Amino acid sequence: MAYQRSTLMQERLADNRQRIVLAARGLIARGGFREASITAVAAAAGLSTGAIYRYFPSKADLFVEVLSDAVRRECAILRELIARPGTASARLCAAVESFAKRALEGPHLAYAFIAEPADPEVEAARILCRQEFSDVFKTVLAEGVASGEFPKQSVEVAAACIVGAFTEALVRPVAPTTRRVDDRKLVAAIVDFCHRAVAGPSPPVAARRAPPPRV
Amino acid sequence: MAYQRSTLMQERLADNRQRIVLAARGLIARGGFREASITAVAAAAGLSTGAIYRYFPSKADLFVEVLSDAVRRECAILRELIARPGTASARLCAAVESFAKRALEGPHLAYAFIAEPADPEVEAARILCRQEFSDVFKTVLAEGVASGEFPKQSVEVAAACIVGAFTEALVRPVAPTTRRVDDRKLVAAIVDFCHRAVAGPSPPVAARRAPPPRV
DNA sequence: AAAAAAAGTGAAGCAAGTTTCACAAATTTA
DNA sequence: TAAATTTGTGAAACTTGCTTCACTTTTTTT
Repeated sequence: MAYQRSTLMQERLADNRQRIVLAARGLIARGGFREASITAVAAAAGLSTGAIYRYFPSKADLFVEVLSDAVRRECAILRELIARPGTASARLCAAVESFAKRALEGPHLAYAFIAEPADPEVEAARILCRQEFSDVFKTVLAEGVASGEFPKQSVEVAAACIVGAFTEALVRPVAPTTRRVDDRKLVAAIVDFCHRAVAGPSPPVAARRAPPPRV
Repeated sequence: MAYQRSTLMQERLADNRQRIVLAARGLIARGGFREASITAVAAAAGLSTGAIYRYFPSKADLFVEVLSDAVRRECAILRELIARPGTASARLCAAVESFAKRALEGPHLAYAFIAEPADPEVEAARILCRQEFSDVFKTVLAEGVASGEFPKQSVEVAAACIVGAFTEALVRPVAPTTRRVDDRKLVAAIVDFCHRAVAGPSPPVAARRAPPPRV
């Protein structure tokens, strides 16, 4: 008769799988993809290197799962914040603040799933993730523009700029040399920047081109 | 008597060195660090792999030179634009636009020297480069704030956000799947975003926290 | 409890790319 | 031009890290 896994066994296997994913995520959070070698993941999960390949056909596949898992969670949180009642400003700021705060807790992870280059296979998965991400912000931007709360602008570009702005502003502090500024202030400054960028009335274009006031 | 290089020979050596650096830059511009293997660099420079090591002690050293060379040029251009007479707005916009336009011509290169992860040695060099970069923007931001032209803000964070915003907005289009939008419009949108972010009057904070107008 | 099947191990295989080195070619000195 | 020195070559050694596989251990079936 065909082999049949007992429930206990099924649980143990599922647990192993989960532990592998968590180990990978932890290592990526600690030091980016670089740190997350199969050997390291296996060790952290308490398994042998060979065992990993019972659960994932390749390293790239494992990373794709870690990535899409993390992005799915993150987007769900953001979508929930953005769907709440409130002005577009309020909802955008809440989303940016929430994301920034969480990213500060694991900046390497945030960086890895936003920007760190990887195998073509992982890269392909990321393009989808980024789209999902960007769409969340585009939603609220488009609503704000439609209602007249925000000035007319390219929501596509603005969404990308927002993601880039806080990636850069948050990830830079990852570099070990930079001493960390006060987190609250940092988050507040980022939120301010993004808020002004999308919601602030455009400053007079004249100022941009005008020659200097000669003294 | 001690061996003495003829002028002709000196020139040839200098030319080789130059050609190596240019070959590396070209390859990085085409496809990031990934494409720039020693073998590829050597082939592009018309030399053998071994010869590279007569000019640079290691691959990392070569990359550091390529990087700092490129950043030095770039910063010089930006500094020049920012030192011109004009309002802070005008000068900031000119700098952002100039950088964005140039980055569009070689987005991989821009990405590589702004964000692409690399050996620790290269990474260390980049931290210095980024500082130099960020400082250029900080100069004009600080002037704008001091003169009251820009609202009070963290120029440190704002400079990082600007760099991040256009990195993200420009580099995303590097992904082969994304069809390129009109370059002029893209640059204009980025300049707008950054300009509103730093120069626009802060939108009323009330809007950010207020509950939704119940219908 | 024995047989069959699956899960787990970790050392060896493999791939990709950097670095070295014995040797060849070119350049300079005498 | 011969000897000495430097520059250039490219195949081989080395490194790092993913993946495989023959074998052991565990689990399930009979």
